Amino acid sequence: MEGHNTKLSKQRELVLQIVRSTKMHPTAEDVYYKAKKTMPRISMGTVYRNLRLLSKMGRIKEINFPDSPTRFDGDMRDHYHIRCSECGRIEDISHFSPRAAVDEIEKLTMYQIHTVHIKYEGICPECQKKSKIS
Amino acid sequence: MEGHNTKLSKQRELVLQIVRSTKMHPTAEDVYYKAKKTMPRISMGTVYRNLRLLSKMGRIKEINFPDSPTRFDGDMRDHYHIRCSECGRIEDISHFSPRAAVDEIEKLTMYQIHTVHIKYEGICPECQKKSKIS
DNA sequence: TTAATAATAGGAACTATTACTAATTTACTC
DNA sequence: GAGTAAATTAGTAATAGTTCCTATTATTAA
Ligand SMILES: [Mn+2]
Ligand SMILES: [Mn+2]
Ligand SMILES: [Zn+2]
Ligand SMILES: [Zn+2]
Repeated sequence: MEGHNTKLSKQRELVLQIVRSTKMHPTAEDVYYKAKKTMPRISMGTVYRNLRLLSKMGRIKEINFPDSPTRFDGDMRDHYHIRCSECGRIEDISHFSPRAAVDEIEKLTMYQIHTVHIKYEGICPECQKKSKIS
Repeated sequence: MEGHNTKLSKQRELVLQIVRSTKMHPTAEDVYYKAKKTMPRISMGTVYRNLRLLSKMGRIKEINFPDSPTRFDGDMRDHYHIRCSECGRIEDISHFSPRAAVDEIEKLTMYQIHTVHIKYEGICPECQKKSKIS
């Protein structure tokens, strides 16, 4: 009913609901401890598996900053994130385009921005050829 | 002579030279195996320690893409990176500003871009207050 | 040279995450 | 509701990447 070979377990529902119901961008560990309040016997493995699955299903998003565990976001609207390098909090930047200048973001968020990470991912010309052949 | 409390060891020099002398954006493991050819007794710990140190000293840069080990870049000129999601290679995008549009990059690199990561890091208003006090 | 201190090799420890497996749960079908 | 196959689970072991620890060695300044 959800996707292809996915049965809807209580655990999966709970994990989704937890990630959706917060703006804190929780880690897997955060989700685990919240889930335990409702389902004391839920396991870490289950939390990780469902987070990964929900992410592949496009129901939640993963947020990766260097040197810190992956965080999850139940807000699927198009937005970017800003992290405080002191306290580690992650906040939303609503609907910002790649063109946005750093000083505009500083004004909006009141952050003192010192680092901008921009990364592109795609298929290289060589791999494009390969997939045409196969 | 280098930084604050840094003595210039043979190992440190070698690690720096290896990272500087390639455009492959090597992992710590890559650097380790290259280093072993010159210094067969060098240890992983030494490689990691020096990569971290050189990075803090501003002599090399770290590149973090999700789900893959950290890579290092001896090219300190301002530039971004693009990764192929098929083969994992990382290439330079010479001197590109954040304003650059994706289709411009596609034309330049011949990649089929499907993901853009933009991340900002800075100090949040709360932490700015804290550091004023202390 | 010597003394002080930083760096090293080697290995243990750590952290986040994934993999394994027997038991359980879910979704179908009757 | 019972029967069945497949997916999911809890619990635990394993993994990868990286950092930490400690006794020994190298570097630097005097
Ligand atoms: Mn968000
Ligand atoms: Mn580069
Ligand atoms: Zn902060
Ligand atoms: Zn490729």
